[in-house]
Amino acid sequence: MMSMINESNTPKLAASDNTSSLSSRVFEELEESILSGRIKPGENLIEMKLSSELGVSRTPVREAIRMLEQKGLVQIIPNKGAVVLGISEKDLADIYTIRMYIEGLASRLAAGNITENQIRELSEIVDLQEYYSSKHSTSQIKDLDSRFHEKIYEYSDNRTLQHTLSDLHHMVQRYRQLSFAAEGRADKAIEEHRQILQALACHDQDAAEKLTIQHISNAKDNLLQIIKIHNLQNNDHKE
Amino acid sequence: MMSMINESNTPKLAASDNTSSLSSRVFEELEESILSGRIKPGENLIEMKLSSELGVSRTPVREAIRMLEQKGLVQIIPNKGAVVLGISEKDLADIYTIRMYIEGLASRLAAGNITENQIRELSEIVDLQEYYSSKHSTSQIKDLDSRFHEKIYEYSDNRTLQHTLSDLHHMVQRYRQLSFAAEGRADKAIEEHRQILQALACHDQDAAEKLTIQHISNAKDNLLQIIKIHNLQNNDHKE
DNA sequence: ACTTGTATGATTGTATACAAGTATTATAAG
DNA sequence: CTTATAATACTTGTATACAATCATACAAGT
Repeated sequence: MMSMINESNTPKLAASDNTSSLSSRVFEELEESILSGRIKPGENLIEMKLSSELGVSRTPVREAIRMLEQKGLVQIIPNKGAVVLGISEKDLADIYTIRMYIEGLASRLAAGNITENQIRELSEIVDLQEYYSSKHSTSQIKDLDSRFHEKIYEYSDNRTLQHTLSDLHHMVQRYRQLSFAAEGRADKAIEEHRQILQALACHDQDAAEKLTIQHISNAKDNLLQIIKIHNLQNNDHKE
Repeated sequence: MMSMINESNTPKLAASDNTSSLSSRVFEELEESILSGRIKPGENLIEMKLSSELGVSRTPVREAIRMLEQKGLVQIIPNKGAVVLGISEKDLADIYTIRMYIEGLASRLAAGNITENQIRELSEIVDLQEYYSSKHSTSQIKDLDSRFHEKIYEYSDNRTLQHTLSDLHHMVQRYRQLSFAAEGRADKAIEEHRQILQALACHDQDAAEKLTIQHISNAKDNLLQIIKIHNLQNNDHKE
């Protein structure tokens, strides 16, 4: 086992952010680890181990694990422990299928509500994306992509939809980064964002919905293809 | 304040069920209280108060509150506490809007996967519903309705969709009960279930999707009407 | 060999203790 | 009387202690 006890007692958690509780930070840390694949599906989360590694007591770790369960990222078996579920490739495809069905709804609703200021905000985000695309900074492009979509969820003025889509979007972030690294995908995606923004600015609900569905569909196709190539390479290496 | 300390020390929680932890039971208890409206939006959840009332320590209460936060039922403000969000009437309408967009997808997928045994299971549920409808047992009808829909989510073989829809369905359970009390709605809903089942049995994906969307749409219309009447009555009483 | 039983260690579940932050009230100054 | 400030009570955050449960290993009996 690689993970040894944190003897130096240095808390691995970002000690700077005092606005949130330890529980939340442990939750975010573990969520990130699971979504990024650092902690793998099937693995057991041992409270003591995690608390030593993170330099906190068991209490916040336990609370974080309970939160992960509600997010569907781990399964807790009473008196036995928590086993990581993570996001499989099937889950990935499934999530994009769901997004194809409801992300268009979010845009449709947003097109009905959006204000001048909100349009400006979205516009700025797309401009920035274009800038980073010219510099090939996939990480920044991904973050701005998140902001663009999250804003639309917010403008839909449907709290549950926002919550649901935000969760789904968050779950696939690891894969999305991969996606933008593909030649040409970033520019294509940004162009699609511009079109969606255009429809939103005109309050054209039908167009906004249709363009968004197409956007997600393209993202899905691109991503599944990337994954397929990725897997082939991995198999080659192994054998 | 009406709530006084549980001096008799009798745990209010179902002590029988030893398969789940206290945290889970407290979570379910609080969730039920929020969804049923016994605990109202805006109210503060005081850990000590709840632990005395439920006859447990603060630990499981805290864990339950963290879980509720992930479900979007409370908002935790660090160092201040948890405030109940609950399900507003707008949320209710919003949730049905979302269901209209993805519950059809679940049926479409289920129609592709469903087995003979699963068809039989659904068939039994609808038969039972018919029986209880003749006896006007709205509570049983509602429970069977839950089982019918949950089964379809399960048969969709899309874990995330199942998880998402299950959450949404669960959130509106309080209102659904109201809905079935309306004259004629139960029989109409059961007839719609039969039609959906028919489509599933034929593996007719298009029909299953279309019928389900219509079913949710009808349920939504019925429910919103009920609520409107309900509100009028309440306002009359008040003034 | 194969089961069964028991002891031991590891891990989770719950309760409690203490620390830190927040709200409330009382008190004093303007 | 109002405002500012200090004291107090209340509530949350975190750590730790103890209890209950589960897994493992080893021994005895069949």
